[in-house]
Amino acid sequence: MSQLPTVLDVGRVAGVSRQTVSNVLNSPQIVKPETREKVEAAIAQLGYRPHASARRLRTRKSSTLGIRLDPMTNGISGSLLDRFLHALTEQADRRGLRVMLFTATGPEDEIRQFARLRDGADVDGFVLTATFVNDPRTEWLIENNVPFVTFGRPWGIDDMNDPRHLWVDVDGRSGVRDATDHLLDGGASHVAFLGWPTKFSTGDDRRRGWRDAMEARSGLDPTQLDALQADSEDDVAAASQAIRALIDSGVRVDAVACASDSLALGALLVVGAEVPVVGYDNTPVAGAIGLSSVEQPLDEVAVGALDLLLGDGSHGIVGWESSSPEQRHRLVTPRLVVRERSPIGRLA
Amino acid sequence: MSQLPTVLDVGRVAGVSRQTVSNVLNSPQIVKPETREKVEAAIAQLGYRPHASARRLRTRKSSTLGIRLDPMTNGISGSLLDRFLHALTEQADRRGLRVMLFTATGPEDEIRQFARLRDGADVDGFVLTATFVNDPRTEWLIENNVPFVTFGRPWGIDDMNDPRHLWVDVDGRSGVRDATDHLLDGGASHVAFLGWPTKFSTGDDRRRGWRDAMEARSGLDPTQLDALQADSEDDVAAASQAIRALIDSGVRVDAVACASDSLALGALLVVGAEVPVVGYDNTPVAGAIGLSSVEQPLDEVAVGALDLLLGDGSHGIVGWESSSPEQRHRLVTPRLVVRERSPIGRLA
DNA sequence: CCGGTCAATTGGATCGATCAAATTGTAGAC
DNA sequence: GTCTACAATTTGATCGATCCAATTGACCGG
Repeated sequence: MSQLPTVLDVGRVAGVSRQTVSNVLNSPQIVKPETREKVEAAIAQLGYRPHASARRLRTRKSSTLGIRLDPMTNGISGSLLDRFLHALTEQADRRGLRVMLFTATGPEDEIRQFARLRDGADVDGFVLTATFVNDPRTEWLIENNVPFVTFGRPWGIDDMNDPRHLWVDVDGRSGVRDATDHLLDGGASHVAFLGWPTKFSTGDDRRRGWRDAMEARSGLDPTQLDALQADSEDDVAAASQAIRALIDSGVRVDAVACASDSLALGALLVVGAEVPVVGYDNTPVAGAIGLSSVEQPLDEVAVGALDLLLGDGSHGIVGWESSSPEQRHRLVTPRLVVRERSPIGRLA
Repeated sequence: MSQLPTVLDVGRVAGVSRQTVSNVLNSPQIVKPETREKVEAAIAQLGYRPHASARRLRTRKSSTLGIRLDPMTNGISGSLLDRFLHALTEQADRRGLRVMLFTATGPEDEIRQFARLRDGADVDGFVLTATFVNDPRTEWLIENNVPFVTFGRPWGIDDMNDPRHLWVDVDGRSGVRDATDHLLDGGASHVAFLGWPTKFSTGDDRRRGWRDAMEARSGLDPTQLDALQADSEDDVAAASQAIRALIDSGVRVDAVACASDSLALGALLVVGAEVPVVGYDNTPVAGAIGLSSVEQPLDEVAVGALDLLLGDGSHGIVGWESSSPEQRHRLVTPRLVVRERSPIGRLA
């Protein structure tokens, strides 16, 4: 096993200087086509590949994104992160970027990791996945001028339009509206909503989608709609309990739209086959048991995240300053996946 | 925002040369304690962090592991990879290593990625997750002397003991044996096994575990045992079909041990509440529906993988050559998670 | 008091690439 | 024919760390 070839070796073979080789790789347009071909031939012949670390040292760019692997995603929707990671890695690869993982025990620890990875020039920027109100992480990143993009809107009122905070999100409101419409189309009029108790956040956004559809088409008044809602933690057993309580209270329930597949599964176990249920996230479980569900287009999210982070694409990961003012966030539309009535339902 | 401090700056503040600073970081034992303290104080004062790329350029080590994010893991067990990734990243971090992701469209493409990442000095070694018989990837890695470890035994007869192939695996046989024993303990005698049709591989290993337990305790003869087996692809509907066919054939089935949670869910939907079922992988679904399942200790797998890859730990990622002959593979024992009878069962 | 040994520290060279400035070549204007 | 402008390419310096050989200083035996 001999030494790996360097720009110098390639230059020697092609009969040009090392810098010209470098130019062929980084600014092909300034090299004469004829020369470029010679160099490219030499690169192919030698199997040359640029040494990433050397390049990073000089350019002070790592072409690498950091993303935290969240331990808390181990719910039924855990595989979402999996799919997002895959989409992100694939899209990043297409743009010549790499994805590096890290873990952290909490927000403060995560900030320490940001500093460590940034100072070590390991990564140029970050992708955050689970943001919350007044997130100290985004504040730190903004203050320290570290490029980042979040998957998920900043739910604080001020933050939402902060130009320094790039974000991509899925329009859950629209997704649940579609789901509810689908249930109304199926002949139901009393479509219940099973959501999470949190405020100002994802859960409320999805609830609004249900409300939109119901107000427009169900013919029920606000009081009746209020009575058709149930809240529960994102847990199957808790969901079952919540939906049972709703039904026991005497409210008529023709169908159920849910804020997650976990909740949907919990509902399904209670309401049985006659009552259609729609979930959210389209997790493998939904596919397995034949549950209709709203699918988040994670590929589009990944594409959006990288588009925002790369700005015009010519200078690598630069963050918000390079993006045009209109292109600092992106809302992608989810898609309802309709399935046959679930086998679980049939069993009941 | 000023320049980040370098070894030179630290040395200046501590009143020593840059090399001494480097020594404090890399070979503390050769530095006089008194000096070391001064340097450490300077490091803390300046908030110095070594520049990873510069170090890598000089040492020709990246301290980074590559792992492929497999698109095919999007089954019901998809979250397994998630959990493994998390465990691996955490353990790697503890040893000063980073984890970088990549994707590939197939084995040949993956080999191209190996070459690219290795030549670019992006990673020092790889962790492979889904190995198969006569895997061209492990052959390439061995030939090219790239350190790697696989999660999963090489199932080819010769490969299994190849000293150049480091591997960690979970003892599925033992796991399913425990699961079967548990079912036998519960009073069942005719415990069926629902597995995959593949040969020489994970599925067969698990099947053997069932057979071990049944031969020892069920009192059934080999012919009866053969009749208690069903095979199916790893899919809920297919599993339901397979188990139904088994029951329809007139065989008595007291309980079912399965090679995966997907299969278990499929079985559960058919056999209902009276018949206990045990799955494998302890996926979130199992937790959600109250299914007993065999849990793979992914933390231990991650620890094992890194132990093997790092050898004695003093020279970074070195691969098989540095490992002691006895420490070239590791088999970790899974643990049965027993749960209350599932709500799905109750519904039936 | 000298030479030898060893621990502790230092300065020069280097890893492989890119940046910035200098150089060469080529064409067009006057 | 000279001079300017610009395109194409080359050379010198540099990024921040570590390797390696050289140096300093303390201690000991003779």
